[in-house]
Amino acid sequence: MLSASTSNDKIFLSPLYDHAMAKSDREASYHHGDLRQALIEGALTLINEKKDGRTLSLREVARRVGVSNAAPYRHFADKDELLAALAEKGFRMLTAFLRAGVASADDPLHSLQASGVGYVKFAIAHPSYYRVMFSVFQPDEAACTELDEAGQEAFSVLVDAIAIAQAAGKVKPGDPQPLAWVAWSLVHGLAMLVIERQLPLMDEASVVAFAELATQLLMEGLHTQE
Amino acid sequence: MLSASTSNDKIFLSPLYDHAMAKSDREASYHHGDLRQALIEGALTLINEKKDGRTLSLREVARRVGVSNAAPYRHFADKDELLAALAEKGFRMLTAFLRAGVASADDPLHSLQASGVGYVKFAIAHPSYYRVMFSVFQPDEAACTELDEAGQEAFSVLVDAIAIAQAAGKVKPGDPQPLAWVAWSLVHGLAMLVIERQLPLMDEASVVAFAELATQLLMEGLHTQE
DNA sequence: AAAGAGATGTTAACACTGACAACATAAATC
DNA sequence: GATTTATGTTGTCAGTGTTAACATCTCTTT
Repeated sequence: MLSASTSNDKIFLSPLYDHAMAKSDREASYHHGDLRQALIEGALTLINEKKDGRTLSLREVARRVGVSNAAPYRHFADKDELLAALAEKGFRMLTAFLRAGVASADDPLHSLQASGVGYVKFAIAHPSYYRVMFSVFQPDEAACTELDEAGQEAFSVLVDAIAIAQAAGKVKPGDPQPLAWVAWSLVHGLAMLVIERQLPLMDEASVVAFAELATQLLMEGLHTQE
Repeated sequence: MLSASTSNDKIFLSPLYDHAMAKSDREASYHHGDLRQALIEGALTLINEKKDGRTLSLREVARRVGVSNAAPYRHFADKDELLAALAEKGFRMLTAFLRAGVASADDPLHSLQASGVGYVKFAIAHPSYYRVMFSVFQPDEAACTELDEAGQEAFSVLVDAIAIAQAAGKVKPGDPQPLAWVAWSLVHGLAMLVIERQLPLMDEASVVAFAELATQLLMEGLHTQE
């Protein structure tokens, strides 16, 4: 219709095409490169720049990636669904950190402790992921099964570590699940407090040291008489 | 100017006047009753109705209280300042819950444990308060000293309980502050997970029972050999 | 290869929000 | 009583999530 609009469109679309070209080598899902992945990555870098995950705007993500306001809605039903995709990615990474912790020690008790330290390490390495994970993750809503699975997978690492330590006679017997909840509570609370700067721990080293103290204390107990 | 607007204004303002009259018996701070307090209470009830604290809108609070969009800005610099006022109130209540827990037991060790259970009880009794408290509370920003003080006061209850238990030889010696951080991490994480429905605990009784288990485990340790 | 179908992106619009400036009015002070 | 000050209102701006209507690219079908 409008001759001006045609040329304008091409100019407007060119960065998108560039992106598509750059991505198409790996996995071009559709149409203009895989916008879905680009949106997830764009959202992540934006969340990393700003401190607050809730102040992220879909429109800004779209702008950053170089598409229009409404484009994200072809890939995500709403903003929460994009955040859920981020959270899922985060849980997979958390699982890796937990497994790395478990693998870093020889005996079952130290493995359990190291998984807790690994948990905290993940949180301080990727605070923006972490915040999104626990502000969006709602297990009761059966909507996002993939997110649910990713969360369950991470948690199961902790349960398994406890079960193994129990099998070795190093941890009190009984259903490992409640024990895992307790351990999860400890490291989750620690991670949240550190991330939100409510504990006066500045650098990674002191955070890790404190995480080791905390997990150690959970093992031994605050109580005297040992 | 407009005769219609005059009558309209009176009608619009009448609920505000009612509120002022109702409040003026106790402490009428200014002008139309104490709007500041009314806004805080309005915000709180709204936050209790919706699940999400971040989806609270200043305008809706104003509407609920019966004032105009911009009225809250006479009492709070911005939205965060209103939330900070809520958070401060929450920390004062938390302190009361902690003290109640401490006072509910006879020996220092049980007092310490009971303070932790009291912490969780507060969180599940006032989840909306709790969410606001820990999403707004930023100690490094020297802006809101009152909020800071309220948070510090609550934390000191925990530190004192530990110091007392140490003095009685019931808890490992050393600086009580790090130990308090660990205990805080545990109950904070537990509270957050319960509030965000990430633990399958439905009613208050089971939450309290689990809080007792968790605090008990922190006392005794997960370790065998006792 | 032409054509229709479906996926993907764009523009435009709506209702909502936080925040501010300009104006109006009640209360406090002199 | 007049002036100043605190408080509340209207109007406006930029920004947001979301949807509808339209355009364009890709893929399958013939």
